[in-house]
Formats: sequence, C-alpha cells, structure tokens
Amino acid sequence: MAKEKKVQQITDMDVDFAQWFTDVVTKAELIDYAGVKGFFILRPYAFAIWENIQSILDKRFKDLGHENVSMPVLIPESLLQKEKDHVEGFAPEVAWVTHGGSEELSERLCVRPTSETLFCDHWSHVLRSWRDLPMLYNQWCSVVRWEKTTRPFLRGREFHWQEGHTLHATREEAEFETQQMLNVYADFCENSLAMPVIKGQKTEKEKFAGAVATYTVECMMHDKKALQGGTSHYFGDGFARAFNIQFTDKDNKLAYPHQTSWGMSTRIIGGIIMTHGDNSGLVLPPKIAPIQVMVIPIAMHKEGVLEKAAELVSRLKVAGIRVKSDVSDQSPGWKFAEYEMKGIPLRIEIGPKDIEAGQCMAVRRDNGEKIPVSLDSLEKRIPELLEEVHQGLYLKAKKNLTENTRPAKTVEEVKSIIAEKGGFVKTMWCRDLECEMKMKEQAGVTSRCMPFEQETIADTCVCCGKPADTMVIWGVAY
RNA sequence: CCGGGUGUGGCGCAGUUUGGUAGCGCACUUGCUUUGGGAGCAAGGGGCCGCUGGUUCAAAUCCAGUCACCCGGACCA
Repeated sequence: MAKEKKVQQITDMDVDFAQWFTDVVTKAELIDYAGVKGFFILRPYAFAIWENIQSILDKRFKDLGHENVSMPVLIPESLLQKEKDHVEGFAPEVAWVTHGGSEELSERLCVRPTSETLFCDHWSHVLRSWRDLPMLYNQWCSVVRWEKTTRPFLRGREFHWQEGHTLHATREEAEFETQQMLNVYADFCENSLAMPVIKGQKTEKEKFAGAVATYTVECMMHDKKALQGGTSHYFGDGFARAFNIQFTDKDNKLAYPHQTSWGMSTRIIGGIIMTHGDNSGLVLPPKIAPIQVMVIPIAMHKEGVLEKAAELVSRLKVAGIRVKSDVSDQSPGWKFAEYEMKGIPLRIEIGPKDIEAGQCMAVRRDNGEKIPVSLDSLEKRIPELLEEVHQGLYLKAKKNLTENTRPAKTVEEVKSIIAEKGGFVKTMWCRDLECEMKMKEQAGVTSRCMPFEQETIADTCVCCGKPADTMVIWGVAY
C-alpha cells in the first residue's frame, strides 16, 4: 500500500522518462520555474549540489595553477564580431541589450553566451612577454543563450558554469593543457559523480565555433541518450590573430600565443539525475550529495532515542560526514520516502531495539540494502558504506553504457539498433561531412565523438563504403 | 519556429459540454493520541478561477484577443 502511494508521486521512468525527470527536479526541490521562459531558479538543494561540484573542481583547477577571474557580463557587438566562425556559431542565439535606461545605446551589447572574446580582448591589452605565459584563468559565472526549447538543467537560456581560458607560448603546451583539463573532467565524472565517460574528439561538424579541435567526455543516461559531460577546446592561434594578441618571445620576435578553453556546466546535474535516479526519485553520488547521511529516529518519544540520534549526528560530523537528522513529528515512513526522493545516499535508522543491541540500521539508497552497523564502528563503517554506494552507482552506470554500445557496419544496422534498442552505436567513418549528415537523416543520430580508444569494426565507412580508419560513436543526444 | 497540452487557495485536480452561492485531496495552523515504510481524530485559516476586452440580469463556465509554462519536433559548440 505504501509502495503504491509512493509511485503515484512521480511518473514511472520507463513509461515517460521526460516527465519523470520533470517530476524529480520539482519534487526533490531542486528547481522552480522563473517568470521568463528558460530561466530556472536553483533552489538551495540544487545550489548545494552545484557548490560541492564547484569546490571539488575549483581545488583541482587551482592545484594545476589556474586562477579565478571575473569578466563582464556584456560584450560589445564589435568585439563579438572579431572571430568569424565564433560569431557565426553564437550570433543566432545571443540576447541583446539595446537601451541604457531610456536611451538607446550607440552600439548594442550582447549578454555573454561564452567569454572567449572578453578574455581575448583583455589579453591583447596585458600580454607583453613570453615571461607572462602561460596565463591560466578560470571563471565561475552564468551565461545566456536564447534557446528555443528549454528544460531544467539540460537546456536553459541562462546556465551556470565554469569556463577556463588559457594562453600558452607554444602549440605543444596548449595541446597538453587541452588534454589535461579533459582528463580532469573525466576523472571528476567517474570518481566524484560515479558517471563513466567515453573520452574522445568531436568531429568538424560538432566542434566549438572557432576551435581547431574540440574534445569531450560523453556520458550515457538511463534512457540511453547521450549527454556531454564536459568539453575542452584547442584554439591554435586563430583567436590570437583575430584579436591581435602578441608577445615577444625568447628570440625577441613577435609571436601569437596558443589558446584553450574548457567548461563544465550545471547541465551535469541533469546528467547526475538521469544517470542515477530511479522511480523513488533522485539518487545522489555521495561525494557531491549535500547531505550524505540522514539519521531518522524511530519511536522518538521513547527514552533515550533522541539523545542517541543526536549523538550519532555529532560523531559523524566529527568524522567529516555531511549528516543531518530529522526529528520532526512526521511518521518514519514519511521520512523514508522523503529522503529517498531527495536522493540522500545513506539513511540511518535508530530506535529502541537498535539502542538495546548497540547498533543502528544503515540503508543504502542505491539498492535499498539494510545493513546493521555496530555503534562502536560507526566512524569506520559509514564512510565505507558511502564508498560502496559510490561504487554501486558507478558499476550500474558502467553496465548501462557497456551493454548499450553496439558495433554496426551499415547504416541499416545503425538504424535498426537505434530504433529497437537505442544507446550508442560504434562504426567506422570516412570523415566526410556528407556521410555524417546522412547518418542524421537516415538513422536519426549525431556523432558523439571519435573515441581515443579506437577499435576496428570494419575497413570501410558505415555510410559510403569507402576505406575508413576512424571509429565514431553515434547516438541521440540531449 | 511548427504541432499538441495546461493555466481554478502553496501543490495536485474537479467544476466549463448545458452560465446561477467556488469545491475536493494533499500541504498549512491548533489540540490530543500515535511512531521499525508516506499515521488517526477534532477544530481552523487561506481564492483578482493567467490577463484584457466582449456577450449577459448574471461569466471559472460562452466569444475574441493576449501572455505564460509544459511535452514533442525542427533548430542549436
């Protein structure tokens, strides 16, 4: 009976995945819709997740020598225009500011969709010598892109992200940086978010506007669609030339620096939800969960229960666990369901019977397993259990990715795999844009990436049959 | 941008066909009893029926317009 009531609250994910997602983001109190289409309020619980993501990434960036800065929110039109490919890529989806107060501006200003042009303009002012390099900058901010279709976390007209921008003396250094930051994202996804990734390079068609090369970590969601987890671009010196960024090198010659940028956004929270969530709601990976352990006292009115619960909380806090207890007068069953909805990785039940037995009951959110934990070993067992939840989530997601990535040799094969099973398809490809377009038209898939870990599926392109030595992962993307 | 859907206490909805005192469930407040999977009883509070105009003695309901959001598609680093 209780079960029935529970599932009535949110749509079954196997019936309507999109509706399930909407239900979860609202019922777990992550977002609220704002007054303007495509703008979302990140409620405290969602922002706490983002802050945990920020603090882990920010530390890694700084450990690698990056510094945080803040660029303006507005870009003059003339500045945006400077790099041809870049403006072509972004102009259709920028928001314009045309008035200051009641006065029309002499030049319209766009709300930044990304900050390459701002960094470039700044660097053209301050860069002098090879001794100034590398410049390793990052900023945490929000950007605006006037999307037509919007969804919480996945596609908003405003979204929060970090954008790293770096400037290097040589091509080699910049390329190294690009790969290094891609690896930071891959490691973060796998070890902090329990989301397995495929690392690879984007095709010409899918690469960033103005980049020489774009790299990505691609994730597979529970519904087998693809989500880009993070992205890292190598720019060569194209932007430097367009913005006239030059430095005097060791030989006293003027040179153009090589540039990178890389980013991860709040979209990854959508990825977390769609990777780990289930029909009871959200499931958060322990490393970024705002509350890792929720202590629920049972039969609170009984002597000593509340005191014992408070003792567990303070012991776990000292042990470095993000822990809370719920001593409200809701029934235990209500609390169980509530904190499952909110995705808290571990629940601890403590009642008179437990106290008598010198234990508490830990319940894993990922698989529902109930584990008696001796109160003596609390500080040791709870972190272990959190790690086990992380592993459990990772392995489940990995299994989903592996089992739903299939090789194919013909377009027909791709088409039927996508139609019948979904997921990723790996095929050989001749690198021709025409074949890539055909895949979209005929099979409804876009290229996700050319994985670093290449395999030989066949000798010829899946589409045109010409000789091909590049393996591409195809899929339907968010 | 195209198609579909929805706007009624905080949330979810009924009421609209056939105009006539604005209702239900959850949530909220107070009290008592409960507490190992969404507790029970009792008493309460809370509404420009998205907005604008029209028809009418009378509009949540009919008509016209408009706005917003959701879903799908197209589009989109």
